[in-house]
Amino acid sequence: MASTASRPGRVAKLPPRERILDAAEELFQSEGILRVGVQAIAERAETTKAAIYRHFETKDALVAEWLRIVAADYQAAFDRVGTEHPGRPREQILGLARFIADGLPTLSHRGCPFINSLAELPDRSHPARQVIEQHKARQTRRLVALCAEAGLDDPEQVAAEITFVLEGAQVSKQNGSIDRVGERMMTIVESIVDRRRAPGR
Amino acid sequence: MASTASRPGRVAKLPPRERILDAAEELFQSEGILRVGVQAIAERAETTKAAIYRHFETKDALVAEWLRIVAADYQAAFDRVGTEHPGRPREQILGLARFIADGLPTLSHRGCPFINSLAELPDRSHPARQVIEQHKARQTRRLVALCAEAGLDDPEQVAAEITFVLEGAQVSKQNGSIDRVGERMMTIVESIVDRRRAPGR
DNA sequence: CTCGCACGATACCGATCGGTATCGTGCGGG
DNA sequence: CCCGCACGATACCGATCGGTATCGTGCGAG
Repeated sequence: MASTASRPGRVAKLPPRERILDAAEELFQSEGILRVGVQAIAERAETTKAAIYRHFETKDALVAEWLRIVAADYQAAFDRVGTEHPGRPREQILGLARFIADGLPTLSHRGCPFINSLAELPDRSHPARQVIEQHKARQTRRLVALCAEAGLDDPEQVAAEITFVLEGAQVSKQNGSIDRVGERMMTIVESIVDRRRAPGR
Repeated sequence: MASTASRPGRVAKLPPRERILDAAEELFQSEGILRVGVQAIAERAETTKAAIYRHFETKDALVAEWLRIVAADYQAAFDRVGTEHPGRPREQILGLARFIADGLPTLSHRGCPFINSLAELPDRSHPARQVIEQHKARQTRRLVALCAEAGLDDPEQVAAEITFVLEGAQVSKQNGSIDRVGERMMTIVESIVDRRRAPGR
């Protein structure tokens, strides 16, 4: 037993790169990108700055990699609702909304990583910006396709409306100005998706 | 001529405190709070760090004061649409939406100051956080009152929906995933405000 | 006229930032 | 068996951070 596992001191310790990404995830999400130093990440990952710079060229590259993972998780959730409700675009849209609504309590007082990162990284040349913009663009494309498939007329407009509601709900959750955000958000998305349908076929 | 004006070198120079707040406004909005140092603010305000700390206890206090001004501007706009359309809550809501839609191109690639500041200031004890939360809470209260006055049923829910759309539109404008954001936003708000009305009265 | 004080300039403080260099050590693959 | 290399630890780098202290100067109010 414990043959291949490199003698974990107490619990199985992941390889340094994973630990670094996990630590970065937690710290970036809870305290923000700019307020978290590389040293702090190293300590939480139970490693050192040197090790971090062995795996990532710069801090910016680490930030970009973190967001790439978050984006991949979102896309995976999108895929999952697709396979769970094949051929049922309405349920897929609601599933996506549900996924975000369920995440609201977890994000708690800190909001959506993409929205926050955009605020923290004003310069468009930052590597993480490209990750965010590509993710958002892809998300929009998929949502438009779903709206079209659902027979909603003006799919771009409906997709925009849904996007506004999802993003706005996350922001409102963060600043605490509205109660029962997830519940309200789901109600709105349901009403949008059930509202209008194109007459033809 | 030029009797009371303290001999302006070229153009009328505002008093230091105003120049500092103007400089902070521009820099915070375009580059973010954390990325802008006090020294940079002093240079753009054509003064020095010492002068800044003569007028503001800390940088955090300056940030809070800046947001207080921005919030006051928003409230003033809210008041203005109220006086422009007295007794016409529907037009007041649309006027508020129009105010935000018109501001979208100005905010350009940087988004709403409140949303961005929330992302940059995670700790709830920060003085600026209270300014933001009070502003948002007041904004929500006024919007709920307007929705009720407009005869819309479930005013809290409708106000929440409008809030989500307004906030989400600003975020989407920032990340560029959706085109014609202002136009789409106005269309949505109009449809919300014209949708349901309470049967009574 | 003169005094006080806000002002602008400058230098400085300790802390922390992102990033690099240099060690010794211990595990895994040839 | 043994060698290479990733690892962890530590010290260090220049730059910049928020904030303070100390000047001289010049304008406005008494």
